[in-house]
Amino acid sequence: MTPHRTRKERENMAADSKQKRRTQLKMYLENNPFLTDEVLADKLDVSVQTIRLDRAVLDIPDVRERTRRVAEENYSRVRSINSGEIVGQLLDLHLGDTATSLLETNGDMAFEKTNIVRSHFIFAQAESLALAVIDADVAVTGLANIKYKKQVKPGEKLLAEAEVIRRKGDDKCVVLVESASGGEEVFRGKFVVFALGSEGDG
Amino acid sequence: MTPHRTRKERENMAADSKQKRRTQLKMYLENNPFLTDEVLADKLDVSVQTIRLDRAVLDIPDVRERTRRVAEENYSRVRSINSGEIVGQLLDLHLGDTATSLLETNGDMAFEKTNIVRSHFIFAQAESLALAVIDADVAVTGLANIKYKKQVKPGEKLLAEAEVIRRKGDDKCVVLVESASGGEEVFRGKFVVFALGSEGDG
DNA sequence: CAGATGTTTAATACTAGGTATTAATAAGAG
DNA sequence: CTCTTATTAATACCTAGTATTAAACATCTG
Repeated sequence: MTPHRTRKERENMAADSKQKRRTQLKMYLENNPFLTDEVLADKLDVSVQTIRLDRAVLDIPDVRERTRRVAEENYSRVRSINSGEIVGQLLDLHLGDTATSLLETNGDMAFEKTNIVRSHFIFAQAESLALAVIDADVAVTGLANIKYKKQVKPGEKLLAEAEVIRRKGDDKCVVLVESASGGEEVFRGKFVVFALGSEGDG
Repeated sequence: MTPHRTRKERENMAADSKQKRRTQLKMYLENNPFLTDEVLADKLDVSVQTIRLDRAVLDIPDVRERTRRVAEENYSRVRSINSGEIVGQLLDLHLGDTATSLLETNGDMAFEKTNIVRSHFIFAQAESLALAVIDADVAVTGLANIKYKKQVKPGEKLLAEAEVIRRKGDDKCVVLVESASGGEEVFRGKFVVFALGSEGDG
């Protein structure tokens, strides 16, 4: 906290302090990429120049660049999985019958270790499509029975095809969804989907 | 394109040009919030000062503030479903046996129309937990059999509990996951999970 | 102890992408 | 011709930096 130190104190610290500080710096920025050099300098109790030097060595861009990256990376992504109701791009839709969507996978969707696309993205595409094909204002999934048949690598384009295979009464459907990459089936799922009226029941 | 105009041309334009330009300005920024004043000035064929004046009137912040907002709004959101390997917060983990995680739902996870949390978030939490509980470096889902029992509204906190209920050989497990909100079960799923060795098979 | 080296800090000039203010200019309306 | 509105220009200032040079401090070695 205090920036005033005796010579003894400085001597003891100086040796490993640099590496420790840089490790800490990286940790701080991983948790919060929006910290400015000034704030970091304060947290790590060194001058702003030292922080800049550390960043240069560690090849960490400045706060505006970091912010820009976070913003740009997430801008399209969030729109697809989070904000958009459909995961992937809807290519074809015959309400109450069939629908098709395309999802372009990328490295952000994969596990870091294995570079295999995380299966809930594949699931999300299929489920979204199953809900979209239903001819109802609002629909929710009740049951699903799914199988991942083949691993997907980032960059593969997943073509999902949904088909309503059974109707049970007015509000209940069974939708089959098959996703393929390069002609090969990677996923198959059966979704029991409920169309919702004005009542909030599912 | 050309910045040179006759007096006649300017006369004709002057009247409504301002409102049209401001409408256009808003459109440009809705499609791409990362445009600087200079770029906008170029696109709209006016000076940078005019753009700044327009922004001031329309109460539109500068590019850095816009970028910062996009970044901050999406940061936590994306981290939960996209970047983190676990969806939700891991509360408890006994490798190969049981695990627990908590997911705080919010409006961004819900359908706009119905304000019901989109089920693939619930699925993602459960699947992530099923993979986390496996005592292996890498695991992938093969099959899943799931049921959504109750709709979830934004703000509800989902407590997911995973339990390894069967082991088949060295690399195959069945994991049961139950998610509850306020003590009431909202989801139940059985996942067949494969532990992966150095081979990329699943 | 001096000198070499490594680490940290300071100082300075420069940048992008602005804000805020004042003033000049253009063009139509009365 | 004057008043008003719209636009542009000019100027001083801001944040959060980059890039560079120099100085101060720390630590080790001979």
